[in-house]
This record gives sequence, structure tokens and C-alpha cells, in this order.
Amino acid sequence: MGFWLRLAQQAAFEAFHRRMAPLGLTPGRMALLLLLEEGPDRRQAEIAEALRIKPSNLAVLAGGLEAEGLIRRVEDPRDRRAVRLRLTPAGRALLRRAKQQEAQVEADLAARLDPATRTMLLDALRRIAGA
Amino acid sequence: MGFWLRLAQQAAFEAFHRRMAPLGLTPGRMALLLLLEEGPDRRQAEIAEALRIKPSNLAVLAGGLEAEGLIRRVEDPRDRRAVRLRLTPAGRALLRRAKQQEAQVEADLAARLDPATRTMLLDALRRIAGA
DNA sequence: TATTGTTATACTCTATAACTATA
DNA sequence: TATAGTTATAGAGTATAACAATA
Repeated sequence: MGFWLRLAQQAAFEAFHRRMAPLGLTPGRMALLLLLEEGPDRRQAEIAEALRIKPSNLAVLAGGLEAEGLIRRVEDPRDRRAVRLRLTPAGRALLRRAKQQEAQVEADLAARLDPATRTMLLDALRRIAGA
Repeated sequence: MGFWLRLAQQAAFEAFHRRMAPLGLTPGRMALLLLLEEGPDRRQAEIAEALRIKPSNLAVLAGGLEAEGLIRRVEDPRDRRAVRLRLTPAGRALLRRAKQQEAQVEADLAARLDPATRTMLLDALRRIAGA
């Protein structure tokens, strides 16, 4: 099972890369942008936990996106150690295009799966991940 | 879907590591040993293709296993450029123990999946990997 | 003292290019 | 010239430790 998980994940990554590389997005970047659209102004520690990455790696990720003007770091006035992240208009515009492309990625991956199988697959993956 | 594939694969890797680290085995090493048990004396190029890794990375993998006395490199008499790999008795003995542990890994992963779901999952993963 | 975020660093997996020795 | 394997190296993704600023 581990073997096929590896190959499937590899295929998923390649599908993502094919569609998203022109937009300069990796899976990690995309996940962060989506999270900020859904709920802005979260602290980085909270975001790292949601994305299941280390805060140190999120710092690098966020630094890159900020340098490209896609997100902003906002100092929390109540706790000046904390940094809250939000999308810039440029980030929002990019995300709009990215979401269309991402639908294509999902379609590529699920091309040979009927909808019911796809639903079961996602459920099974979540359960394995949470074990 | 890519997100959950990543987390599931991570969980699978951790489950493997917990059970197999005492034996000094990684997923790649285990896959190679299993392949040699199933059909010995294959050329490395052929093995790399079966495992879906690059020949250059297989060379390193095989080098390590040979240094530990688990496999042997045998020069092909018909084509002295080619190298064929086979298990040593030590490799065979380790593999026997490893296979018992691997059954535990699979059990850990499939713990919350009924057998039918597990079958469906494997089938879906194979299809995604082959896309 | 403890916590937030950052930097530096290391380890694994994967990929490419250059090399050798055969063919 | 082409092929099998090897080496060196570089790029992602992920992990830990040490640090500065703030609490």
C-alpha cells in the first residue's frame, strides 16, 4: 500500500506541476493561499498546524509569497510577536486563476475514477492520514 | 486530493519506519529485497524500472545493501557491462523477519478500513499512478 | 521564563549530467 | 557510437536547534 501511495502522490504532484508551474505555484503555496482566502488574519503557528508543516518552513514559504506581493504580513497589535497573514489584491487575482487550473488538476487525477470511487478514496485517505 | 495523498503517504512512511527501523530497512530497501526474492538475477536497469526509481539512485541503494551483505552483485558473463542482483542468505533471513513486520505495517494502515474499502483504495491508487 | 517567528542547517528522496567500461 | 552502471551534484520537502523580539 505504501508503494502505491508513493506512486499516486508522485502522479498527483506531476499533474499539479504541469498545470500550476506557469502560475508559479507549488502545492504548498497553493494550500497557503487557499487557507488565507477561507479565513484571513490567522497567526502563522495556527496556519502551520492547519497545513501540517513546521512553522520554520512556513516562514520561508510566506517570505517568498510576500516578496512576490501575493500576501502581506500584518503585525498583531495585541501581541507584537505574532504575525497575521492576508492575501493582497494581486494574491486574490492569482488565486482566482489558480482555482480554475486546480479544477483541471483534480479532473486529470480523477479522470479514471467515477465520482463514488473518488469520494471513497478521499475518505479512505483521510482515515489513513489520521491514524 | 493531492493534499490528502501527501498526508496519507506521510502516515504510511511513519508506520513503516516505526516497524522497520530496527531492521535497518527503508521502503526503498524493502521493495528491492522483495523484488529480488520474487525474481533474482535481474539487471539493474530492469529493476529500476520495476521500482520506478532512477538507475543512478538504485546504484546507491544496491551499494548499501551489498556493503551490509544482504545482496550480491553478479557480473553477467554475456554482457560484462551488466550487473545482476541476488539475495544472500543473510538477505533472505532478514527478509523473512521483515515480511512479518510488514504485515503489521499494512495492518496499522488499514486499521480503520474494512477489507472492501482497502481493495477499492489500492485499485484507485493504481489508476491514479498510471494516469 | 515561555512563546512567536526566523535563520541556519541537515537529511531524505528524486532528478540530471558527466564519467567508465564495456559492447 | 550506444548502452549499463556509477559518481557527483542539485533541487524539492521536511526536520531540529539556536536565536531575537516580545510576552
